[in-house]
Amino acid sequence: MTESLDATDWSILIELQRDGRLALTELGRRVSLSASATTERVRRLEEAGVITGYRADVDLSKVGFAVLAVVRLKYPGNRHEPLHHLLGERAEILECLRITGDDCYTLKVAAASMPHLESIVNELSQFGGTTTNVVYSQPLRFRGPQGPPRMG
Amino acid sequence: MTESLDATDWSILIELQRDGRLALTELGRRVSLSASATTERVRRLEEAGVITGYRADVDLSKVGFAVLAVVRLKYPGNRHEPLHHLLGERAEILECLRITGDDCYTLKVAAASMPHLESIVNELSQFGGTTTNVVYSQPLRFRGPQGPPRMG
DNA sequence: CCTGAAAATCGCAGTCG
DNA sequence: CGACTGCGATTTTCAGG
Repeated sequence: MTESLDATDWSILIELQRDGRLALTELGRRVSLSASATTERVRRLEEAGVITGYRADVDLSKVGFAVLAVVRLKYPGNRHEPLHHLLGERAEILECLRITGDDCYTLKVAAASMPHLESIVNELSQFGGTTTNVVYSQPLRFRGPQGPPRMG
Repeated sequence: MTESLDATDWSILIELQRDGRLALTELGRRVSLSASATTERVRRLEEAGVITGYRADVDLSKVGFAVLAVVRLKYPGNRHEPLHHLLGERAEILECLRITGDDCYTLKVAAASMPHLESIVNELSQFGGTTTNVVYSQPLRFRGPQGPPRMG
């Protein structure tokens, strides 16, 4: 499952996580490799599934979603299809994790307003009990791994 | 705060969120615009802060982090600097949201193993009570907004 | 927003250590 | 086998309409 990555691979991953649009030429410059060697490394990382994709990061508040919330969902039974279907329908649901503990799922939800959030939580309530926390701020926006684990 | 985006802007955002490395000329093809017009649109979206950056997506399990967990932290008082300092130190903390409710923060933590996770949770416990849920699976990995809010 | 040119980059050969 | 060089095709960038 785990790939063996050397220091150069990690440098590449860190640079591409910071700027996913870096030209391979410039990336090679930063990790002290030629363009072709860099291309080959990146291709292998993609092939191995270490890099799963590249994506632009969009500021939610700038595109009309003023409210971000974390909703925990207590989901009785094990018929999960209806929820999975809703994930595809409601684009306001940005993320869904199945977790251990009393609450089976935590979801991240974006809404234009509190009434909007209320309507989404109402939809989710049909599946089970919900606990909603609105996000004040993000002291740390999502970042990827910055190096190999130092403990294992 | 909110920018006014037309349908073409949204097409661009959706394409770049799906593949952040799309060439501008190919992107233009998909949204029916010339390369230079596309470049200008993208530049404006970046300038306005709608697109905050581009990043490669890395598979955590492939680089040695077998365990992902959500940790909620009950943080008494309002001296937040020590926690913010830890966010910079511990690269295993991938995300941190300040939220309403009993628990002041939710954090996403990556670890190589359960003992590793335990040591990080121990570090966090110095700040206040913690509630940890391990992630089984991600029915929906993070995605960005797919269009303007339909309610608001 | 489009066209069209120069500069940089990409992708693919072949070659070396 | 992994990394470097050279060349044609594509992309990026910037001028002007």
